Amino acid sequence: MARANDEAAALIQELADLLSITGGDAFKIRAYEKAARAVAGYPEDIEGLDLAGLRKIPTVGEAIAKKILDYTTTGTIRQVEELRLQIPSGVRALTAIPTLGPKKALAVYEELGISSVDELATAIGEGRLRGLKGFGAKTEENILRGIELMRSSGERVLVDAAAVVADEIVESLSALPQVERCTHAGSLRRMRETIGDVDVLAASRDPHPIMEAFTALPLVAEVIASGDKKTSIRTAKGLQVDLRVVPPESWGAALQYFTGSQAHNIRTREMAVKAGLKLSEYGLFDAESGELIVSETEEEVYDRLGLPWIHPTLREDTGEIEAARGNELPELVTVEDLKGDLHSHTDLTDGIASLREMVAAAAARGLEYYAITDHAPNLAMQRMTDEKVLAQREEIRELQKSHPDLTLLHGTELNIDPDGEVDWDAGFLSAFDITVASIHSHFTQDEKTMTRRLVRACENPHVHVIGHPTARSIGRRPPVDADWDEVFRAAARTGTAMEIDCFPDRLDLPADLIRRAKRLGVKFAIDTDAHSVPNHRNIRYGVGTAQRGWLTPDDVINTWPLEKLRAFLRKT
DNA sequence: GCCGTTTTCGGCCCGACTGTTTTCAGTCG
Repeated sequence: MARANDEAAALIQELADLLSITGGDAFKIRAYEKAARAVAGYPEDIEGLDLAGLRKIPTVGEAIAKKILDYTTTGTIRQVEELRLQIPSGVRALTAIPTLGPKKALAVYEELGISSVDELATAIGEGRLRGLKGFGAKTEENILRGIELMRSSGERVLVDAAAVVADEIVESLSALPQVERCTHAGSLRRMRETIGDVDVLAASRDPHPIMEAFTALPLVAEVIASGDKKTSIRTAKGLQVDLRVVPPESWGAALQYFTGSQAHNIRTREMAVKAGLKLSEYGLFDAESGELIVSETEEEVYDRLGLPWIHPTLREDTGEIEAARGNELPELVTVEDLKGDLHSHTDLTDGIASLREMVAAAAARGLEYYAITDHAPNLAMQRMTDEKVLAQREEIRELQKSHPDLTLLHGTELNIDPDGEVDWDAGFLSAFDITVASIHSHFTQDEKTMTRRLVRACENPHVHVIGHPTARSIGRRPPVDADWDEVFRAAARTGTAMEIDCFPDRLDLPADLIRRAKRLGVKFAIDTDAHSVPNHRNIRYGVGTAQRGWLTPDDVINTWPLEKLRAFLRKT
């Protein structure tokens, strides 16, 4: 399912990496990096575009357009192939070691012929780096630690794991008398699906005691770096947390800066420079006089750059700056917009809470409608039967009487079998208020078969929502292989919604596919897929993912009033 | 390599921390 855009972007990024190792012009390297992002984020398929078409991609000029054309005609880029002969792939891999960048990677390769992480570890053990210029005892130690970290737990964590750590730290620090404001920033504020490290920001005039309290927190396993402006620690689970303390008057500029993304910040700082200004985490300044212009709120910073405030989930330099300039930013869907949840389970199948408890949790969320969708019989391990599901329907009708403000919908989560068929016949299915159909097995079918399977499910008049469409499990199972544009066109044509499943290890559809689907006219359902009462709290992660996919309330069927939703479910 | 409400040439985001090179390069975000 890798699009030509993604493959071309990867090659251009590799070109940038290789040039940074061989010591190419830093600005040229940045130009490649920018172009790689632009190509990956370009809505149109680059396959079949000619030179003029390719140059329409922002930051792609004559030279890079030719390289992309090289890729679309030959499958590779000649310069990349040439550089690969010069720099073994293992040398590029060395730069993945924390504290080891392109310069040090080249040094160990040229001086010692080291071209893999394993070789580097061995060489340090044998003392072969001693005497190498720029490599002291501390550097050796840091590289060894970096390698160890990379091999063990140096991976990114799921968004909920990071949120738990961030919440704990923000709560502890906020209690300090020196702290005026404190919150998390970084990729967590942008709601990325995985988090590399947690960024916490505090406002204070007296940073020293805050840094001391931070490094003394029980969750701290190691202090990586420590100053009065910035301190970094690692938790026992290997998650890095950076704390930045800024003066209170710098709060807005600092929050803007530490929220990122880096690519977004580069764009905003470029805009500042062009306007004769200088933007840093301390504020927006006049470039000439150095006079402070604004810094207290994010809104002021964006406003002075000529932009409306941009929601953190959009700040990836994937078109939000252009949209902001044209006043075309989407009014993003929020948790408060949701009127219902269309996918949940009880202990009748694999949930761990009773129907009564799950409905109470939905009522506590202030929802107006709530669908119970336990698994259907073909997922044999769940032991669902016709009798059980019909008894549940009666139970729901009874329970409805004690919930006048919450309309209960009786649904089911069907299994999309390898051919695209689902459980039960049309007559039985038509008695449900709503059905969610999902892939639970045969994940490795080839793209063509999988596409046909999903399209067929969409074409079923009794299937309303495709549940966790890619069936991925972040860090464990890859997404299924399908021609997603074809699936999305079928969903749009048939009036079948695509789910955004809120489980932190699913977040499925992922944000990039949400954006593609939206462009093709698809509607979405943001569902918890809750199997327990606490699972209801996952809603924030699904909404964050929907926001990253640029969705508005109108795109999401469970923000709609119940009557409008019912009309959609008729699939006429 | 890209780009232009001063520019087709001369800029290109900005700052913190570490380690080592006695004045700064490398790395990171």
